[in-house]
Amino acid sequence: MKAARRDKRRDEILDIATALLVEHGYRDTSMLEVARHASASKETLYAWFGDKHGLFEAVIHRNAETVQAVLARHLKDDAPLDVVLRDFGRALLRLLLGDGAVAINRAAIAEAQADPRLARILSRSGREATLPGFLQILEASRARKRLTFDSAKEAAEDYLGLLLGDLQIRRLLGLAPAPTKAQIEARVRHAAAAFQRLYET
Amino acid sequence: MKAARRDKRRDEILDIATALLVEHGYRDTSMLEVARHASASKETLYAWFGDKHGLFEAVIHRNAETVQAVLARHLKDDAPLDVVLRDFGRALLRLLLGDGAVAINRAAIAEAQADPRLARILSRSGREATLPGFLQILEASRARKRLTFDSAKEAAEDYLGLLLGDLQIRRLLGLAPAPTKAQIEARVRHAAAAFQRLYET
DNA sequence: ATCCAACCGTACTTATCGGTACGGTTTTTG
DNA sequence: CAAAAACCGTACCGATAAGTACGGTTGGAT
Repeated sequence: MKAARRDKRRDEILDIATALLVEHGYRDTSMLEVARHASASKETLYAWFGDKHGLFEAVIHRNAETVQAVLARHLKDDAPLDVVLRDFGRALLRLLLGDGAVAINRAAIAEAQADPRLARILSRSGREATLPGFLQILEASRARKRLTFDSAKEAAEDYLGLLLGDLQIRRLLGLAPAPTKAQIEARVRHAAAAFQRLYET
Repeated sequence: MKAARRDKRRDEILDIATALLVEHGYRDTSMLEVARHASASKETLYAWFGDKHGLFEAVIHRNAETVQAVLARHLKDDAPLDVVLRDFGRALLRLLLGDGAVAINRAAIAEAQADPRLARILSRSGREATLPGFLQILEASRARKRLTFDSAKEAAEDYLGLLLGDLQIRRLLGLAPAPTKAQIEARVRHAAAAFQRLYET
């Protein structure tokens, strides 16, 4: 198989695995089901991804890459702070509370005890890849005397907390639907305003 | 079986189910394993609890009752607000980030798609049972002109967010250990101070 | 055109586990 | 003390799914 076509095929399989994950959850998505929907054979899935965990590691990794790319795009440190806060927050909420991310996080949490691989890759390519950029923005603002804080990590965590509240948990538990654009906008405004009241000079 | 001894036996079984849940997670805790550790028969488990979900519903329900009792104890509206904030926050962090609660939340999240029963009971007997008391405290403080806010729910969610940050998610993912007493104390102080800066008159 | 590697579909193996049945034993009750 | 109910341990049933094997087929490389 040509390299280009092979990559496209891989993406196709990961798309299908993602869709099934969102629909049925990790445990109730069987390898046979993925293979059937993709018109692939189980043997190919195992040859390409090793095992079931490997397949969904790939799903998570690809998803996290796009998340990271989107978030990084909103971390321009030449924009005014309040704009960055809102843009970043909006993107974060959209990406963290959507059905795809919720399904992925559920899978990682469900398997966390038996096998930490999913959780580790989610963290590495998600939080750990994004947070440094945000911290940098905060510290740049502090250098410009726009913000005051002792610990940038603490400040960043406060912003995340204000942004998410307990909504992410409620999403994971299936107790809240995905927020609308308007709800996201309201949360972002509220969180950014609160953050600025806490930390602006 | 006498009623008293039966209740004791029931608690015994729930203790064992809880311990196994913490150790192995929901999916990897079999009914046979619970029965063996409890020196009970599977038939008895099914007679008492209906099915596997029923057993762990009972686990969650009992746990949530004690959580609720502990939290309610810290919601005295005659104490100074900062004391209530810290006492309540401390109890909440201890109860929400401990190994037992983490295991329970993992189970509810893992099963949320296939069967929302665990999540519903966790919410009903947890958040929905506790939040009203906290809201009442906040509104009493507003009536006494100590706090200013439009929506008590929003203010309460801000406090939860500041308290937890993304630590609960990281706990669920197995990326962070249970916090020490000192760490809990630090978080509580920080969150309460921030909340007061945001909302005190 | 031919060869060879990759791939598809299906069947098979193996193991686990939820839920049920049953014979023997303990505990409660009348 | 005797009848009855509850309970224990084990065995059994049915379903499911991860992972493997294999024959037939496609499609790119020489």
